[in-house]
Amino acid sequence: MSQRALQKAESRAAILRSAAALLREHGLPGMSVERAMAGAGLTVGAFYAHFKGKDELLDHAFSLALDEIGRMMQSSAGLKKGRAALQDVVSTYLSEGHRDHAESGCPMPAIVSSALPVDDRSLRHLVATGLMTLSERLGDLGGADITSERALALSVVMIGGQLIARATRGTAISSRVLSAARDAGQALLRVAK
Amino acid sequence: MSQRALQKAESRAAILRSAAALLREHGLPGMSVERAMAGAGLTVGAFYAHFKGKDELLDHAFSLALDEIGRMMQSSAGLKKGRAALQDVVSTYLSEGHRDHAESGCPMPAIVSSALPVDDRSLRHLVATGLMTLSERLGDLGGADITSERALALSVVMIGGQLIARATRGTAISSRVLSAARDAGQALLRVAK
DNA sequence: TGTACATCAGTGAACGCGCGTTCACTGATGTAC
DNA sequence: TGTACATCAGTGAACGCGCGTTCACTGATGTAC
Repeated sequence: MSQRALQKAESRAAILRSAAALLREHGLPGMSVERAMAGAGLTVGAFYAHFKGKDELLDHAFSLALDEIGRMMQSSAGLKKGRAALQDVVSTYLSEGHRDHAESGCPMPAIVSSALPVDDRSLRHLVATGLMTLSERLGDLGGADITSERALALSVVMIGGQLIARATRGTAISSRVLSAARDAGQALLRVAK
Repeated sequence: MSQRALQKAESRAAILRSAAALLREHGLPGMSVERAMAGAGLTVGAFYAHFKGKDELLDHAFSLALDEIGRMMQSSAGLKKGRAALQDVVSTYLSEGHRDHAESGCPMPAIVSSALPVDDRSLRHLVATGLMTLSERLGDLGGADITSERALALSVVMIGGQLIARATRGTAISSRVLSAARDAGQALLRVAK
């Protein structure tokens, strides 16, 4: 790989990292091309040498973030399996830490919130794909202890809880939302499968 | 009341109805001043004779919509009380009908999704207020059958479920999301209080 | 009752702003001889 | 190895667009006499 090609690849990776952080913290409207480029130490003009347009950036930044949260879920489950693993994942996902460091967490709350207002088929498919991916990972961790429908319900509680906790961040109710959502998750696991 | 004042009051009400519908269906970004005015049969310029600015419109449109969903919850509970009332409310709230007619439903999914990306304290307080209102109404309907924390958990499941179902509308998973969220709601009610 | 004037709900053009995207250009890197 | 040319990652100004907001204006409604 030539030095020029190497530099380009590094730039692309930096743009993706920057865009993924913006997407998770500020949603799609916050992930402007200019800000994503600035975060990578570049200017707008160079963007189109790396991506066809904003849609392509979104696709790649989103799956980068999805991969990261998958690894984080694995690590919070540790060596556990089944219900015990899911309990840990739910607690971590619905923690204050995850709420307050959205930029390095799960991209689902942000993408869900961005997909709601607009009438964009490809964005909704992105959300659906992400939801199924997350849900399948929970199913894998839960093994025989959870059905695929219950894994989906758990995903909804996790994403929805985190979304509402973030939308109320800074108010007294935000931490109660997280705790209530953990409660709902535990209720699902108690009666699970 | 003079004819002129009467006409102004009617215009104001029309603007609010139009804005509330836009807010619920397309979120805050979709509730543009121009569109809200057009929906009331007026043009932009007249807007500032009715409201100080967009923020004031949002406040009033949001509480109008909150009142409406409160009445709808009452009517779907009918004469029932306690757990049975809550079961009916959860089913109605997490129905395909509510998903597909957002413009006349609950404003919480839309406002939550709009509050996430931005760093706006007053918007977050609006969300917190709406959440507490909804949650208290569920508490009132549930009576002795539900604690206030469980009512909050139920609100989170309802709003989150509807949000994710709408964000995936048109894809295969959307109805499964509603069904999974209803399941989570029932799990909460089964172990409730 | 009729006329002259005042009020004010609503119009429509203009403003600055941030957005995604385009494009002529620059200058360091790579290649040919 | 040195020189002349080609390539191309990145720059920065410009574009049209929709946004919230402002403002000079219009014309129907209300008031005074």
